Amino acid sequence: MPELPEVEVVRRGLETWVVGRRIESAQVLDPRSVRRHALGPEDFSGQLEGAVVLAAVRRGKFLWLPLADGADDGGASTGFPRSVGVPHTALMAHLGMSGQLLIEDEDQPDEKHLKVRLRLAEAHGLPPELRFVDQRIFGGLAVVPLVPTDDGGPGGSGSVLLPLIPREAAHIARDPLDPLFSVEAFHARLRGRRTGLKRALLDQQLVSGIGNIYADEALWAARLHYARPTDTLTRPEAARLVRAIVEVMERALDAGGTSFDSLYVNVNGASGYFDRSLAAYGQAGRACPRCAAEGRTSIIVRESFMNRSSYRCPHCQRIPRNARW
DNA sequence: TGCCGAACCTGAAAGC
DNA sequence: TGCTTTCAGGTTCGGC
Repeated sequence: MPELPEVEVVRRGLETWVVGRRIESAQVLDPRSVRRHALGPEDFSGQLEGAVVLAAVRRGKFLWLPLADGADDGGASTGFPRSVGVPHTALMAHLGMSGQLLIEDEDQPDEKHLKVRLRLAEAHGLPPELRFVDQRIFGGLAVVPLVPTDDGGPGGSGSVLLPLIPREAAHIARDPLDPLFSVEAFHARLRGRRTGLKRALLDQQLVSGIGNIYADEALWAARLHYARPTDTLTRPEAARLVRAIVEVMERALDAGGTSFDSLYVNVNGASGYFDRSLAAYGQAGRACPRCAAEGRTSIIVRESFMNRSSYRCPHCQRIPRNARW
């Protein structure tokens, strides 16, 4: 499924293939995929037609394309080319569980779960269609207003140095790959909560971009139990956890990058490329690789937690006192 | 106000 | 073989 590294791969693909191009038309094949667009599918299409894509920006798993309508209102102070004006809106995308954004030629057959088709202006022989495909419909697209932020701007990958962010993503905290992410602020927010560590990691308002897989992998790498009370976490433990999150995400990003195809902005949801690197997630019944390396035998267990599956090593990640389930 | 669980959704896999 | 049930999980929203 698309996690932060996959979303970053998509963003880089959009930056290469879509930025600078004009949207000629937008066709909504399933209105459920634009349900976050409050004014409905027709308004969604109308707002996109004629707009120019200025950039591809990401924070956590939210991705957005700032748009210009072509009017020149003297945007030199914004850092954008004068010819395309100031962005007031953006095409925001969340891939949910199964979303894909694909750059394709028009003669490619429609995917079974094709939900939205954008027709792009011809440009140097680049494929003319940007397609949103989503099997489970947890993801979606919307044209949303950009609003100022008081935390230094988007900061995340693809930031265009404007203190603007989609209104619908303004509540999302920075992700650990964000250059402006602060371990001190993260630790302070953790200490201010009275919940378990994994619950906190999955809370996008505390830290964004972490899903079930990376939560389990990072907790394993940091030797922390998912039910550890957040208000007992020390500053060194928080730093160790952040290092673990960054390390596992960067490894996944490297692996995702290798699967990138020049014809596609490819998020196929396949866990295969990263499966080989997983130490805990999905490894129930297998030996803990760290314990094995240290001459012990400990078997990864699967436990039900938060209506999800959680995986941990019973030796490396022991149940804490005052565990918060 | 903060925390927590249900709901949304579809296809694959497992069970019968 | 075919039907039913279970499972997967990111985000939002309502209840406590």
